[in-house]
Amino acid sequence: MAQQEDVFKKIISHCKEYGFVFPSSEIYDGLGAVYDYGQNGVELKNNIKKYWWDSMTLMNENVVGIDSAVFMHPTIWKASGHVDAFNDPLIDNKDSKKRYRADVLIEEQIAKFEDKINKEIEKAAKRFGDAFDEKQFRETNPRVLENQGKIDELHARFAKALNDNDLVDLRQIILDYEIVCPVSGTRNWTEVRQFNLMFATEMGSTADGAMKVYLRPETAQGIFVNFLNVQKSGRMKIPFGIAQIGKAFRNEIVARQFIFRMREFEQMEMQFFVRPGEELEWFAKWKEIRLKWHKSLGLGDEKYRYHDHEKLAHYANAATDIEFEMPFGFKEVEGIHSRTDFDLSSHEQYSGKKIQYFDPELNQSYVPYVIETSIGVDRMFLSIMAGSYSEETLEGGDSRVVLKLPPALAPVKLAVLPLVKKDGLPEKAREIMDNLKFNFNCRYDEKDTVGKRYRRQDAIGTPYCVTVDYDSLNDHCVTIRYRDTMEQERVPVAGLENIISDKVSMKNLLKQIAKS
RNA sequence: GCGAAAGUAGCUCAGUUGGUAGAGCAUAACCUUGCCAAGGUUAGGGUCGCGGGUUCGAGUCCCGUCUUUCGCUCCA
Repeated sequence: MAQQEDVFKKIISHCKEYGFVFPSSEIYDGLGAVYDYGQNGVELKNNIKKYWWDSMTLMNENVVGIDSAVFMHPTIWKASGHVDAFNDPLIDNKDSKKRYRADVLIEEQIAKFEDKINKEIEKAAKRFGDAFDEKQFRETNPRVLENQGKIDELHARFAKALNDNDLVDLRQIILDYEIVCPVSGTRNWTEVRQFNLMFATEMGSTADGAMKVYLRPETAQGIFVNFLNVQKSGRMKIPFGIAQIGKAFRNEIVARQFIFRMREFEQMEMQFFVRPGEELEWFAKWKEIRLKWHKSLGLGDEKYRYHDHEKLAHYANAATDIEFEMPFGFKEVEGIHSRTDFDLSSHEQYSGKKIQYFDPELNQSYVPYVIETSIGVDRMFLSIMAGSYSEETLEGGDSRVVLKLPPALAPVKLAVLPLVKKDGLPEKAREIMDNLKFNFNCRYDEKDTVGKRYRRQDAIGTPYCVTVDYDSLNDHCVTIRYRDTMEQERVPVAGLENIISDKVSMKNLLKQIAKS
């Protein structure tokens, strides 16, 4: 495990050193859990997105894409459940290091006072038997009155603090009523802090007219609220899907592990709308399709596994994760959820608009059920970096670091290298590059020995290098060198486009998936 | 948020009881070699995370602060 952690550190350094991922705002000491993609990272990331987008929209006639805005009407987040689920005033006990919801602690205290009253009543009831008048007892017994007074006072103060969102007073209530930590039994409390996992901002430039809006914590809602638009304008028939790639934002309490958990991240989500009752069938189908998509990259089938959820979220009736073996263990890369009709029904309710589909075959209207496939682009990126990174010891004791990226995803497909930078070889190399540079991403390098240049390309995962030598000037052939095997072959310049296009083509990769 | 560790060149690090900031690699230019990194010459690059204090003098000692990493906590 220690060794694996070590590998993880190396991958992070490698990402920085070779222009894949940089810490955000680095010259200002960085910004927590935010990262920027560099010149090679953005190419890899774009290729990942294209691989997904094409596999959704080209391979499936009944899947179309959209691109919805980050800002959405605030009520959407009430309908989705995010406003309630994401908003808690929390307080920590410094001794036990346990964290509690401040409002829950106070409610428990109220319950304690009520227990005391109930005990008094129980005792009195036993003593007085049939003659016991509970109403009169409540109104006259001094101990009951005292506790009831505390309850009323606490209730009023608690309600006001909640209403005003007064975190300081919430804490003061906990101190004043001597509420202790159930674990440590102490009153050594931190400040009360509001944890809102959604980022909020204001829309409208005048202070009084501004509306509080959120940066979306998931892209899925943009699809749900456009269900009718797409279904009607695209004449879509159930079953069909809507795909979207976009940024989402979550104010995580702790965001760690490099780009695995970030505050700003990118999702690739596809919501597939089906007939009620058929959702589990489709769930099983997409589960299989999605795993195949991942495995087709060739990083090793054993690195993937399903993790079925036993505890389901409030909206789901089946859920599974596709996990990848990261250097820090198997971790979720993609989630596949059967979300029932929770989202569309909820939007029906909150918006007051009918969100249904008339199914001509069944001759009836219904709220469609939803199967969701949701990938974190950044996690996918990390899984590919982790799965590709390798340190090899070569014959003779040399070592090299090579990114064995799937060729279709590699940032650079071909490096063109003149053996020496004189005698017309650079010119010949440039000429080859100019002929190929619109077909795929090429890079030219003439600095240092050719061996060193090969290593540089290995480090960024370039699958092919061609070297132009003196013979090339006459026979119009070059040496092609393969990244993974380091083997070399003499090939005609005229044939390069076909050889390389064939191997780095995303289309071919998709065709393979379609066949299998 | 709590606890621990760490911040010196792009990277990895050295820096003595406090005395003018270093190495290797990397980068750039030129020369040399010419098919699997680490030949030669030269150059660029650091207010030692930031702020304060002690001192004639602080990378070094003290205090504060920020950031990062790890563990705990949380994770619809």
